[in-house]
Amino acid sequence: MTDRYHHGDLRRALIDAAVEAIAESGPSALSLRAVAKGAGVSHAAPAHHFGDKAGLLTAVAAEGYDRFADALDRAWEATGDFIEVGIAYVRFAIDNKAYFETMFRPELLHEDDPDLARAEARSRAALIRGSGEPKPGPGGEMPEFNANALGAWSLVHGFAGLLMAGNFPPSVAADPEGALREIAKHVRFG
Amino acid sequence: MTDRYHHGDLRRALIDAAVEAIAESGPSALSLRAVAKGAGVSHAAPAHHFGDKAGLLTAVAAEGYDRFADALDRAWEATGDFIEVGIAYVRFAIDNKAYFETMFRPELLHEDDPDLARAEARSRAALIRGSGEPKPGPGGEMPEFNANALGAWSLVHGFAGLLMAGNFPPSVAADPEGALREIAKHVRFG
DNA sequence: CGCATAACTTGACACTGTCAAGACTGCCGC
DNA sequence: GCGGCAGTCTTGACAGTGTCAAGTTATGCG
Repeated sequence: MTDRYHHGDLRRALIDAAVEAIAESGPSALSLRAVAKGAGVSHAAPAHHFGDKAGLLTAVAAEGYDRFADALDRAWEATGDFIEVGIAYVRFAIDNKAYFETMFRPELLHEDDPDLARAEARSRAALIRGSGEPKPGPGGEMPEFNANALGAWSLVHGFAGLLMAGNFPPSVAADPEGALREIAKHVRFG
Repeated sequence: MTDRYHHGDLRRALIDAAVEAIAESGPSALSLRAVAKGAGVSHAAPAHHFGDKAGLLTAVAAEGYDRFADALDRAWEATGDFIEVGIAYVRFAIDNKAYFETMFRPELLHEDDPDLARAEARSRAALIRGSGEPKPGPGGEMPEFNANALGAWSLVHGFAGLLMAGNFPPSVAADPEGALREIAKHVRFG
């Protein structure tokens, strides 16, 4: 199973190897050849499945958005509290650094990829749901973000970004979830 | 002045060329050789001034932090309103996309560079001042961010990041400053 | 004027992503 | 059972990249 010519599920193996590499040195430093070596195949094998380096990163981002949507949905359904959705947002960024960093780097992706668009839409929907906004209207149209949801989204996204870029003081970096809950106590929307 | 062996101010010219290139395709796609060609020098000239590719990006980031601190200070001194400092934060990100994107990508920089650290500290100080926090105490120690300042910082930073990554609906992207002011009306700190 | 030193160039190296061409394998219809 | 075919992966090549070592040129200082 390991060394046959047809790998079996090379696509899966390449994505896993890519995620691992991204976790270590970021998405922009990803080397296709290193990923291929990590999966035990020749240097040009990834191109066959993803076409491109951007194609591989797009696959990673799409998978990331799917997992992200799952995490947000879970948090909302477990608690019904939009604060907990915000916590889940930041927790996902911490626990899935590689996915998160890839997702929000559009210049490295194929933004027109249908899989990516679908997964992005799932995340957006989960976010709208989790921010307590009205569901899609009878015509099926998605509601625009209102100012509250936009502010909350910006807050958790910025918190995650600053945290991961190392811009917070050590006390915050040591217990990010606690810090975020503290912020939530002091900030009121509406 | 243009084609002599000693350029005169090659360092300046290289940074300018780098900023221009970053503005077009992001900091991770920067090519030292392209920058050198843009400045009209040989491909190895940049290494002499910056040592490294990361060294050039570090110089760009340091300059960015300095300009950023200036912008925040100007906003605070002109208005004394911490909301206007937040607006200035986002406006800087929009108007100086290349600098801003480079500043918050630590994996591309030499984080131990003293110039970078100094400029970062300036920005941090401007941010603390602009968030209405107490000045450094008599011992000279810097105050920690409290929950309000941390929340406001996260909010404007996340807003800028999501805006520049293209994650906002068109109505927001068309008038980001208006959208941010709308958010500010609905969010209360304290 | 001469020389040390800084500024820049030249050439080379290993590495990268991408492409074209070929080799191998499993499967489907006969 | 068997032939061919489509999909999977490999091999080899190419231009481009960052970095290093050695050489060339200019500037400023004694």
